[in-house]
Amino acid sequence: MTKADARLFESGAVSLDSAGRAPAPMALQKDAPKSRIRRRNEAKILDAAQDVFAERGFAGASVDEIAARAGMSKPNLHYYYRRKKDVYQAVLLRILTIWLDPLEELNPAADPQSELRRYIHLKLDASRRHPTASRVFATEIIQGAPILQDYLAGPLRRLVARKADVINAWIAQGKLRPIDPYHLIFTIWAATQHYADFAPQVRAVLGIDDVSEGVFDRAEESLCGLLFDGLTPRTSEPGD
Amino acid sequence: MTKADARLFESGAVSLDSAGRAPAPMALQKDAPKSRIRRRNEAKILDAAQDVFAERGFAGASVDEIAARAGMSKPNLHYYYRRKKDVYQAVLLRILTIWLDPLEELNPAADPQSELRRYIHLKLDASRRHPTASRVFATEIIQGAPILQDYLAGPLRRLVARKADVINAWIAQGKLRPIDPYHLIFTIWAATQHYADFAPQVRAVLGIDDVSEGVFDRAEESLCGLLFDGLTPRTSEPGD
DNA sequence: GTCATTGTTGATCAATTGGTCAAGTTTTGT
DNA sequence: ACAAAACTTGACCAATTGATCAACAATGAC
Repeated sequence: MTKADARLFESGAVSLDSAGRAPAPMALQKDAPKSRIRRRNEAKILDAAQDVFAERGFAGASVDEIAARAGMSKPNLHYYYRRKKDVYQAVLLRILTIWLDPLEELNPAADPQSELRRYIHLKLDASRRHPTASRVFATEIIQGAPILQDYLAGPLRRLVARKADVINAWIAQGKLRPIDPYHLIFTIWAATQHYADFAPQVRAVLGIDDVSEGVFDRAEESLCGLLFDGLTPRTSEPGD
Repeated sequence: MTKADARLFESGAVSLDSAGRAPAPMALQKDAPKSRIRRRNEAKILDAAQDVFAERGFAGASVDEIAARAGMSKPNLHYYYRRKKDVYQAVLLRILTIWLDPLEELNPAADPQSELRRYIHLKLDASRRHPTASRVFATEIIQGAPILQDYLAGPLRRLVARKADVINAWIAQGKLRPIDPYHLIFTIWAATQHYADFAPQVRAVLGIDDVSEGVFDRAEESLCGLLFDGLTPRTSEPGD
């Protein structure tokens, strides 16, 4: 990472909307009717960039490698995204929708057990289907969320607050044991993302070559059993 | 990250023992009676390096910055550690003991409830006291565990297998509900490390300025309540 | 004290990096 | 067909990087 990169990051408060897309039609960027070629190439760049950022982090990812994996030259990549940081922001922006959507769907009117089970399923499915997206997101947060801090403190915080209310309502109705809804959500996030982010550790500990479907199925079964029924046996009274 | 760095990493199988410490007495490296100065400077380097690696990852960490934070010149740092990779390995090696120890202590003869509770407390305490260590470890795993893969597949896998046996024995004795011990351990790992690794997200969602003691206390209480007693209320029969 | 060992650093190097530019080629609207 | 817009790239640049080296300073055993 160059000193300049570091400075850009420290300055915080980077708008995710003002995508640093390069030239563009220059005159008409409001509606921006993106050409077919542009759409295809931006997608190829973001796909390649997501892989490289996941493997090496922002600083370790080189524009050259991203361009190569996207099948184009470096200057051509810079034609679509002026700076490496712009590519990174675009990748993160794309990831956010994948990450946000499942929680959004938690329905207060439905049965909490099936709603939470569905949420856990969706999050595990996201980890299974988008492991590199999960890793890019995780690395961004671990390194202080220089780009996403506004998103975390704004939209995400409000969303979680709303869903915490839903969980608290379920508790008030006697449908759930009283627990802190925030820490419940943290636990679900952590446990589900673990299978994408820490895949090498999961593989090594389980002694398998890849985290296949079966592992995710068992993970879902175990996690749901754990969260809903707990570890304490039902038929035993607490001894001494 | 330079191409050379990438190659070193890809070659895998890096012994953590053969610490790439620089010159050393040259003649007598077997017992290596490390001078006071050497011990003090190596510690300063590893402390500084752990912070920088946690903030920027391996590739983003510059030797210059590590040296500056350690209060010495870059050539002086290289006197103690020949290559950046050697510093990184030494940092990881130091972290491993912090990470390994708590699980080691799980005592099969004792009550599973109190043993698991103690384990969760120790892991949360490690996250609270060594957040940067947690982040360096997490980033290493997320990026494919290039250095730690042998440790994960060897010592860690064996340790977890032993402790899974302990948990299975508890289950066989009817002291725990039947769950997959591996996924239980994964869940505990994920949930406890979350408060160190994803601290910016936790802070933002909770709307607080730092993850203080109180948060860890509530996290421990919530997590233990969740894992032991689950979400399902005890006094309600499962309706349709 | 003395001198070999250990510790320290400014100056420097080669490699890689993010990013630019001018000069091209292709696509598109008409 | 043809011009304007969109797209593409080899060559290049300045900055930063990890690492080395020769020269110098401090330490410690005797």
